Amino acid sequence: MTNLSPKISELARPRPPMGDTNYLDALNAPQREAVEALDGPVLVLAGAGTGKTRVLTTRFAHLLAMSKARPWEILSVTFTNKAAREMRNRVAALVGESAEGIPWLGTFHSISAKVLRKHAELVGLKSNFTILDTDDQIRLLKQVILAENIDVKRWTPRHMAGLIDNWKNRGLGPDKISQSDGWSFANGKGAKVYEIYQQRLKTLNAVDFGDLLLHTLGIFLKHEDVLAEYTRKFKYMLVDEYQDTNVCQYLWLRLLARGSNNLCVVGDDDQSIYGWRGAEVDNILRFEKDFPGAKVVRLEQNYRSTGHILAAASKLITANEDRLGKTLWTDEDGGEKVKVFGVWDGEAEAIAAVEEIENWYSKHNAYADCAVLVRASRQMRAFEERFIQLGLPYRVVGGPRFFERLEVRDAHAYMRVIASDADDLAFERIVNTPKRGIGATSVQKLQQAARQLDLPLLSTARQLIQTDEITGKARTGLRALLTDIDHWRQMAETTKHAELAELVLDESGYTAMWQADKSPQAEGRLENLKELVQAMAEFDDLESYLEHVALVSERETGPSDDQISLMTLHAAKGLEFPLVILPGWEESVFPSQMALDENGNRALEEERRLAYVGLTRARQQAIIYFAANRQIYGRWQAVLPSRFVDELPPEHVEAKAETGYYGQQGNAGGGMADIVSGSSYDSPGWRRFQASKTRNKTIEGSAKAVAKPGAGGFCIGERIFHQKFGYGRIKAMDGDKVEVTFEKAGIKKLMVGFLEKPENL
DNA sequence: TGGGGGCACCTTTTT
DNA sequence: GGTGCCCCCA
Repeated sequence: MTNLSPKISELARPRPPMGDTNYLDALNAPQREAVEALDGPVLVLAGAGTGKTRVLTTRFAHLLAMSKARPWEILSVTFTNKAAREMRNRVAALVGESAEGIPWLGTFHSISAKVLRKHAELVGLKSNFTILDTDDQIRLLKQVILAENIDVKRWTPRHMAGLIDNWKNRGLGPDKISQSDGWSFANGKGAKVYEIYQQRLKTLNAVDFGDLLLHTLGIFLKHEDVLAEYTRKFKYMLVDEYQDTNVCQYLWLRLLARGSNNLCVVGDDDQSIYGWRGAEVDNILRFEKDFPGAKVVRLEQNYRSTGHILAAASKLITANEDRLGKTLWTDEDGGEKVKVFGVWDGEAEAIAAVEEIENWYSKHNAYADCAVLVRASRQMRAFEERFIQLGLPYRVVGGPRFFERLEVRDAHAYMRVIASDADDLAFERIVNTPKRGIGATSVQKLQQAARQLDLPLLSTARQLIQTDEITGKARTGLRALLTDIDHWRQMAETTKHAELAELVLDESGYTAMWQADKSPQAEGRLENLKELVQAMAEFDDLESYLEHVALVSERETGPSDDQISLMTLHAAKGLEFPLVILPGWEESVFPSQMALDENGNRALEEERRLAYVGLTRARQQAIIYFAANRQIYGRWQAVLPSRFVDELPPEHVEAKAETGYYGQQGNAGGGMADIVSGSSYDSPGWRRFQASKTRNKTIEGSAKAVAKPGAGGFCIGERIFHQKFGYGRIKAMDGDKVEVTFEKAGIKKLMVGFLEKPENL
């Protein structure tokens, strides 16, 4: 195991400026070039681990030091709050500026929200508009779709939400939807639903995520004077992760850059992994054409990974055609080769991988060094089970989001109702939670009346309880709720928002509802409510808290213990770990069959970029696993090693052929076999195992046994798996006949099979 | 109104 | 295989 030299790891850390421009000394030549090319458009192609953030932050500092701009004249955009936070901290440390003195550093969405709040009236909103989350968005869409008499089962709100997101990502308002686009939903009603939805949002004084950008773009396009205000303001612009921008963001940036033309974008076309969310790799591929005279700087020296890992990743990515091309290199030659292990199934994979982690721990004493990066979250379960079984500390990164939990959203809804009469979505959410006898029928009556009166639900409810339209339990319940709301609003005048929240949850009976709940989750929910109150207390007032919640979906995690990280490949972008475990490198799992079906070669290239991202997270060791059998949605499937495995350069890879599925030529592993009745499998190099009898019964169809050439065939004692009978072992062989006993769950079956002469051996 | 049964779905998800 | 959703029934 080669450790990275201290010199290298030190380079990756920011240094405070020593004098005027001493911070430049910490840069290598291309980094410095990227920092010093101050005027005009600049494209920085920053490969993985080449010091991208360092360039961005140093450039910011340099602009100040050269008196090119003041901190508030620089627009710096990132995609994630985490990236924004890191950049803010590093810039602040570098220039000694307080973090508050950098007002225009943030995510696309937070900066757009800021602009939109200022000019809300230009798009028919009030500046205190609510930002809806996905759940609200879908509930609202469902109402619209139902009202249009569209079959919600066939045309789901989720589907429509996806289409709308897509349109918004492309900068298309309801008026810009082409005939063909609109047709993709409910026989041509898509555009209409979109239009009504936008209308409803306006009435509710609300926007969804996409609107933050789309409305701002619309304002820039329609109001020259407003645009001019910002193009004058922003003398320089810095954009992080440019490969992830969508069309709307691109247009937004382009308009703003019209003033100064000082747009510097940093990105890596090889790390574009959000195409399915509207990111256009094309934006970065096209930059030089879009911004004539742009200076292009390539950062190719990698400070993160050892030579073998970097070489393996670099070779892999060359299989992609749509790329600008970079040649990453490192001073750190050697290190450990990338390991590729073939294993039996998901369980074996978790066992083997966790063994490697324990092995690492025994040498380095740090679980936090280790990360398991999976393609899909369902792969996490096997690992979690193993971690728990062995009592190893781990954390799931990017798991279920705190602010998206049911109880947290309910609590927010109460606060939103108190804050605003107009928030129908929040009102609907809490009107009968906890149960107040206000059932679906009553809510429907309310909605109907609200539409007639053209009033929000809450105001309508006030009127309706005066009449006889709602009776009995519902009327009593509604009256009590309205009285409570009035009372809470009064309290809000004098009570801090966090205390108010506690009081509201108590008095509304919401807390009591969960206390009475005997299900195992209830306790966790109560804890989350407590944490919620704490989170609220960290903000000055309710508005700033709700803004934070809307734009920052994750509760900030404090300093973490020494834990193994378990996450998806997507969540791992921007992170690095000494040891990276990459399980599930099998065709159909990774690359994901679903992605391939949907988007063909484009998707394949994106999957490959994902593989590239995964490998380049590793500093010292990367271990890839693939299984021969994978349970997908409860069905056993025999699977082949991912094509990405084959694309790795053999000289940088160490393959273990312990299962006989994979390995260098001539490596004779034991060769496990898989027998799956009823399916045929004719991939070259794989042999069929024709199973004919189980005791006296014949197994229908052909079964197969798999072993790669060179694996040496079956042997006595070898493990066999059968879909129906589970694990078994070869007990005896006689010529082509193989006797197998199945031991699982009391089944003792004897199978006799015939081994076909393999064509390819 | 709530609960149980049947059924369709199933990737990634910075904001 | 597990979950979430809808519908129907008591």
